[in-house]
Amino acid sequence: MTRARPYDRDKALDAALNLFWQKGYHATSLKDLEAALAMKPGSIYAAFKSKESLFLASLERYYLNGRDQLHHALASAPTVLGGLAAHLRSFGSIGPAPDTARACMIVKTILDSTDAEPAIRDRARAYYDRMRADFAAYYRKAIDAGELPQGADPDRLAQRYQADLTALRIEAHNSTDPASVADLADAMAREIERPAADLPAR
Amino acid sequence: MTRARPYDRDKALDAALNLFWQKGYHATSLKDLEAALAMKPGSIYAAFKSKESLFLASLERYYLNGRDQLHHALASAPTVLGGLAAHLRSFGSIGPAPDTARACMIVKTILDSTDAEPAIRDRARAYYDRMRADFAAYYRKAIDAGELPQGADPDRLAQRYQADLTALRIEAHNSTDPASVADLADAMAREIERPAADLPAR
DNA sequence: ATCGGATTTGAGCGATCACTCAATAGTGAG
DNA sequence: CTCACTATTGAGTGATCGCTCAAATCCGAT
Repeated sequence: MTRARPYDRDKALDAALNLFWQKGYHATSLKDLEAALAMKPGSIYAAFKSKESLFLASLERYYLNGRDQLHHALASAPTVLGGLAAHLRSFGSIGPAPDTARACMIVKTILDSTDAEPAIRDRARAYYDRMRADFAAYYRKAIDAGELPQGADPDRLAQRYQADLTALRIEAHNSTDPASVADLADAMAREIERPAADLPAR
Repeated sequence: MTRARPYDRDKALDAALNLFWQKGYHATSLKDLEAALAMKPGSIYAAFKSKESLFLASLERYYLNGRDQLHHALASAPTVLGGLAAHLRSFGSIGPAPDTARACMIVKTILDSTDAEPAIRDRARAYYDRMRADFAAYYRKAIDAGELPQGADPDRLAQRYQADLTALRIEAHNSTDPASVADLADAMAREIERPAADLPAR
């Protein structure tokens, strides 16, 4: 190698991630990316193969960030259910700024992607499923720890948890009243924490 | 007037609605619309002013259809809460076909729209708010009818109902297992029907 | 049967899309 | 200091975008 890279790949990826997250794949043009990454088209294509490729890299980064957040929330919580509740609540106490209150990029991508971009749709679906699997694993842990009855169905609980999380983040995206979002998060979190009288096995 | 319209405006709007619902505003091209409506570009622009205008007309149609469904579900239910629960359940018992199992077009539009199309974003938000107002009105009715305690907060209940509905429809959109979607719908519906021990006023 | 006028047509508009590549600039090895 | 080599540049590619409009078409009134 004879010439160092004058750009920071991580920073460029972050910029792309933010842009794609905000505007979505279809509405983001190369012009937008050129401006956000401060790179000319040729450089973008040298560093990341294509717009689609760059999007997939951004999506992976987004997924990994979210995964880290989840694991951190659960590592620093006394109980599993408490950790899941705290994670949920963290999305309710978010400012109304467009940079912080945003719907899940993976869900946005799933809803926005078409048959014309199967790679994107499939990857987003895969991340969505992996998120759910992570939730299910934690619920299994909660059952083993005695926080939930032996008969509880971790997959069903994970499905519901993911549904709540998705809905909460969309509400945060739409709402102009942060307090009402926080209340919704709290209501959902309380349902998760209490030993669930009527959420047994299927 | 000297020449009758050879096309059916309602059918054309339905075709546009289906296309926009499936692919979203950005991913739907005029070419796609020409094929779906069986109209040449000139005719489309004579009948509907622009792509954006056609989208807004489709979105309104979608909203009105959904509104009708809600009112019908509640008119033919013995109790208000039973009607709301039934309406929710109806989105859980939907085939896996891409034509029937689809996320709410209004939510999709909100998540997909950017600052570049403020009219679309604002209209979608307005419909979203009107839906919520409808839910709140029914909850108020349920409180008046004694189905819920006097102190219950109809706005908070409506927010939660809308969140559940949104999440359920996204789950229906994603899931490959209809039974699990039906179960999720049922779990949500049961929470709505039971007199809610811990959902009082704020 | 004829014709006036509304409707439909579709080639083609400028703009923008994602993307390419020959030319340029800059770096580290010798 | 020089050169070999690679990263960067940005004008320009063909394709497609949303959209227009002069011409063709067709209906209903007379």
